[in-house]
Amino acid sequence: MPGLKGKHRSGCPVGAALDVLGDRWSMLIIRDLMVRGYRTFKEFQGSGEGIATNILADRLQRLETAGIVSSEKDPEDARRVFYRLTEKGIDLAPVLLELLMWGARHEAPKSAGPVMKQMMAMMAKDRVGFLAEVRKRWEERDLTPLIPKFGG
Amino acid sequence: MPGLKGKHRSGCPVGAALDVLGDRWSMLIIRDLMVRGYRTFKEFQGSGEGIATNILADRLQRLETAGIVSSEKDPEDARRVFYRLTEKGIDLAPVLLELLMWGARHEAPKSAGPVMKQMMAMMAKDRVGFLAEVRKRWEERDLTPLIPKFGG
DNA sequence: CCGGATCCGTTTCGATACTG
DNA sequence: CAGTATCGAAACGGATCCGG
Repeated sequence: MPGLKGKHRSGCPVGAALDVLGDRWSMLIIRDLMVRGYRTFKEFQGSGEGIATNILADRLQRLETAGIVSSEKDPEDARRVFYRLTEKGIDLAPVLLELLMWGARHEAPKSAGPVMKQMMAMMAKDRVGFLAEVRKRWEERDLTPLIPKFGG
Repeated sequence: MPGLKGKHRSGCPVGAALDVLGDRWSMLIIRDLMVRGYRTFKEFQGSGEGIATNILADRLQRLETAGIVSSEKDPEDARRVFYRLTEKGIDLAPVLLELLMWGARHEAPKSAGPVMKQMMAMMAKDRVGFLAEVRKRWEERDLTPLIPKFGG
């Protein structure tokens, strides 16, 4: 069973946060849950250009243990599991937002399509409103992708 | 020579950002540079409760390759090297800030001393001003720790 | 001394095959 | 569909060594 160990505990909140989020996949799963409306194992699998199934299973479990994600079985189909962000998880929205904006500005400026650019402008102009919308979506269990909703 | 490989490039800026930052140590080094005023190999070493020297060397090089950190030799002491955030690196301030606030709220609420609490309140109340102060410190090459400066 | 590089045992990752 | 099991390949951490 793979899994990272908590190590540095230097008392700094950043270190504590990175104990859970400081790896290649966790934030991508959170992004899928938060802005793409994904909720099943299968959906995550086809998302970030292929995470291995064992790693995905491990990360979901770690995130659940950390209280960032919750899971429940589909009442209509016993073999299906729905994942969802907890309150603690949706509170990561500002982190994800800033990471997205930094990445868009410095790491992938040319790959940003018009929809992404529009969203970027939206976020820069009305940060608070945007975050409020993300949370509202979460409260209402709205599973439509966030970007089309904003891109119009 | 250890080193992570860029892998997922799913076109999403978050994925691109995590190609560089999605590991256990990079953001901690950036925190040390940004808010603690650290600038030498030795200082980083004694910081996050012990990163191995080979890993530290590798991460510094990766961050430099990514354009987040720059290095220059101490003109007065040839064996010493000073590291510093680039413009791209200081642009990570909002990400680090949000990570810090999330961690303080959800992961290490009890370990937050009065100074940290004061800083949290300050950041929550005047986010823009706080970020401006961080950037100003960077522009002026101010190496005093950020927290005492704010804690008063 | 300082900033690394090298070596080595251990842990984690990633790909794929497989199961309930 | 949602995970386990397996296994070779990386990456990690610790210790040590080395050039300046």
